[in-house]
Amino acid sequence: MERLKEDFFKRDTVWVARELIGKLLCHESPAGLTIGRIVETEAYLGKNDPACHAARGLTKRNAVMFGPAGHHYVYVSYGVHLCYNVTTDREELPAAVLLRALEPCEGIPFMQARRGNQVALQRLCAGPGNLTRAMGITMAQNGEALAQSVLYYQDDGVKPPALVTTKRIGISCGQDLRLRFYWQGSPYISRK
DNA sequence: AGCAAGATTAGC
DNA sequence: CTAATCTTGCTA
Repeated sequence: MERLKEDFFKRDTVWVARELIGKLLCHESPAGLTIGRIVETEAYLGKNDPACHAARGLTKRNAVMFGPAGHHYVYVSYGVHLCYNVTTDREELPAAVLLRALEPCEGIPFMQARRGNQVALQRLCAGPGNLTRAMGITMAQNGEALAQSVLYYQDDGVKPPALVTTKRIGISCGQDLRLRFYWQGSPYISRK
């Protein structure tokens, strides 16, 4: 199975956010290989999207979004959690897709070790903060290009039966935009 | 320099 | 419902 190439991410951000549902996120961490199937994403559309970090201009934190597509954008949320995004769209458009939930596929013991053994399988990678923790994603990945990263995507041909489109979660502006997508009926998404 | 807010989560 | 906890950007 081949890695998804950076060209995949150079397209329209909403297209990437929808198309990523069903793809595999793989991490060859020092602990071992962990793989999850993407079941929930959100699109952040650059300067004209008030909820996007890039809307208020270039900063040290959001600089990766102003670069080319197909790079990892990791940031600290609420000073406590990490959120993982992949940059998208044309170079001049600072946009990204946030990964919000995965169905654990491989390396589940590693995920449980990182999250705590008591956590139910359905909650292991449910929510952006939980996803980064279970997968072992750190700030070290921020700014890395997909091609040279231990963190990458694969397509095994599996597709969701249907997609659900809703408003994004946890934002205070741009609430009306329906830019959250998830695998219909998946028990692994962050919320119902 | 000080302060409020934020793409969250676990626990009381 | 609230604490935890840190970066950014606004105000003085």
